[in-house]
Amino acid sequence: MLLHLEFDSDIPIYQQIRDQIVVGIADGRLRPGQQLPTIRALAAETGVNTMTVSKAYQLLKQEGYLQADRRSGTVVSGRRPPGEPEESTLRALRVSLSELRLAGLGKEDVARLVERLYAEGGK
Amino acid sequence: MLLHLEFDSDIPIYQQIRDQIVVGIADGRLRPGQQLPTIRALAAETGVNTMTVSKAYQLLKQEGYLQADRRSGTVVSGRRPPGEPEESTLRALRVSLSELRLAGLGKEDVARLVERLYAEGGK
Amino acid sequence: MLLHLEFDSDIPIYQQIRDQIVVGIADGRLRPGQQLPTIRALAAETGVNTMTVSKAYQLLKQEGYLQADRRSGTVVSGRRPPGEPEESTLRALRVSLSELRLAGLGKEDVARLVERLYAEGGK
Amino acid sequence: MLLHLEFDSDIPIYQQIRDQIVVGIADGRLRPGQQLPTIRALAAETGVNTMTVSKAYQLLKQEGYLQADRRSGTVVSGRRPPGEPEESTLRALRVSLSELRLAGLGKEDVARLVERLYAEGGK
DNA sequence: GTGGTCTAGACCACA
DNA sequence: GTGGTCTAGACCACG
Repeated sequence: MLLHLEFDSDIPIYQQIRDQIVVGIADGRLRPGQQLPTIRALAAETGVNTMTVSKAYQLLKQEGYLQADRRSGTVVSGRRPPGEPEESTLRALRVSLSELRLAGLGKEDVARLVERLYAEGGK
Repeated sequence: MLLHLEFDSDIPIYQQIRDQIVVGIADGRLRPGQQLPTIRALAAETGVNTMTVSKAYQLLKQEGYLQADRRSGTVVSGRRPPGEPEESTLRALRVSLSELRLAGLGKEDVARLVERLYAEGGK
Repeated sequence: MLLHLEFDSDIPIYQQIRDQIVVGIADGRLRPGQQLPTIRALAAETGVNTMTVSKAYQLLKQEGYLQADRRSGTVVSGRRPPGEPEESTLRALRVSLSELRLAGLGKEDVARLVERLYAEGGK
Repeated sequence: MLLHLEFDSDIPIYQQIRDQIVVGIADGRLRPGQQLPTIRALAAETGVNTMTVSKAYQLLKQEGYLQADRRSGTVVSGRRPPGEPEESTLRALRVSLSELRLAGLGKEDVARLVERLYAEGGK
C-alpha cells in the first residue's frame, strides 16, 4: 500500500489518498474484493490523522469504489457496471487536454501519451 | 466570454475561472493578443467579487497564459514555447484516465473520447 | 519576529513582509524547518489585515522560501538547491550598485559595504 | 538612448525608465552635462505616454540625477558631492544580497559578481 | 486552530 | 479607466 503524499501540495491530503487509491484500482494493484488497511493502520503508516484517512475512505465508498464489509473491514468493490463517465471526470479531462495543447503537444503526442498512461494502468 | 460558474462546487471560483479561460485559449475562442474583459467587467458579468477575478487573472499570468500589458489591460499571451507538460497536468490526467477505465471505458473508447475532446479545442 | 513596516512607503506592505522574511532567512534568524507565526498572529502583531499577510506568505511559498505543511502551518523551507540567481535579483543589484557609485562610493567602498552586509547575514 | 522596457513587468514603466537612466549615468553612457531626449521624443521612441516619461524625469530631477537647463532642456547633473548612500539603496541591496545567498552564492561568489557588475558600469 | 476563500467597498498607482 | 492594494469581517475546508 504505497502512498506518496505531498504535505505541502495544494491538493488536500484526503484527496491525494482518494486519487491514489482510484489509480491503484485501475492499475490492478488493488483488486476487487481485496481488503484495504484499516483506517488506523493507514493513518499510522502515512503519518496523517485518522480523520483524514476516514474522509478519503468515506468518499471512495460514496463513489462506489470501496465497500464496507462486515467481516473484513473495507474492501475494493467488484467491477461496477459500465456506465457514462462522470461529468466531473470529463471536465477535468478537458482542462488537462487544454493544458497539454497549450504546452505544445499535438494530436498525435496527446494520443500517444494517453495510450501510454492508460496502458500503465490495467496491468 | 461565457463562463459557467458553479457557486456550490468544491472547486474555488477563481480556479473555475482559471480553468475555463485555459480551455477557452486552447479552444481558440480566446486568441493570442486578444484583450480579456476587465476585472470589473467580468466580475459584474459573473456576479463575483473583483478580487476573485483578480486572483484568477494573477494565477493565469503567473502560469504564462495571460499578460498584463500595463497600457491596455490583460491580454492572451502569444504562443508559449513548446515544453514539457507540467507534472501536475500528468497527475490529473492519470486520475481522469483511471476514472474512465473504472467507468468501463476500454482503450478504444478512451482514445475516441480524447480525440473528440482534443478536436473540440483547436478552433 | 520583529517586522518594521512602513505604511506610507511606496512598497506594498505584503512586499515589505516578503522582503524582511527573505532577509531573516538569509540572516539565520529564521531557520529551515522553523515554524512561522500564524497568519493571524502576524497580522495582529503588525496591525495589518490577514489577507495582506496571507499574500506575503503565498508569494514566499511560490518562490520556494516557505512551505505550507498542511499539518503544522507555515515553515521555512529546507535549503534550496543552489542555482542561478534570478534575473530580477541581478537587475535590482545593478541599480543599487549604480546608485552607490553615483553617491560617490568607489570600487573598494562598495566591496567593503557588500562584504559587511553579507557578513551580517549568515548567522 | 536605448531603453528596454517590459510592459508586462511588475515594475512600473516610469520606474524602469528611471532605473535605466541611473544605470546609464553610472555606466558613463550618459555623461554630466549631456542633453537627454525631450519628453515627447523619448515617449515617441518607446511608445509610452508622455506623462510616464515626464514622471520619470521629474523623479530623477528630484533625486538630483538630472537638471532642467534653460537652453537645452533636461541634462545630466554634474557629479554630485560624495555622500552617504540613501537608506532605500541599502535596504534594496540587503534584500538582493539575501536573495543571492539563498540562491547558494557564497561570499566569494558575491564579491566576484559585485565587482563584475560594478566594473561594467564606469566605462 | 490553521490556512483558504470570498465579499463589499474603498483608495491608490499607473498610463 | 485600468489593475493593484488593503480593510474588516465572515465562512469554510482541512487536519
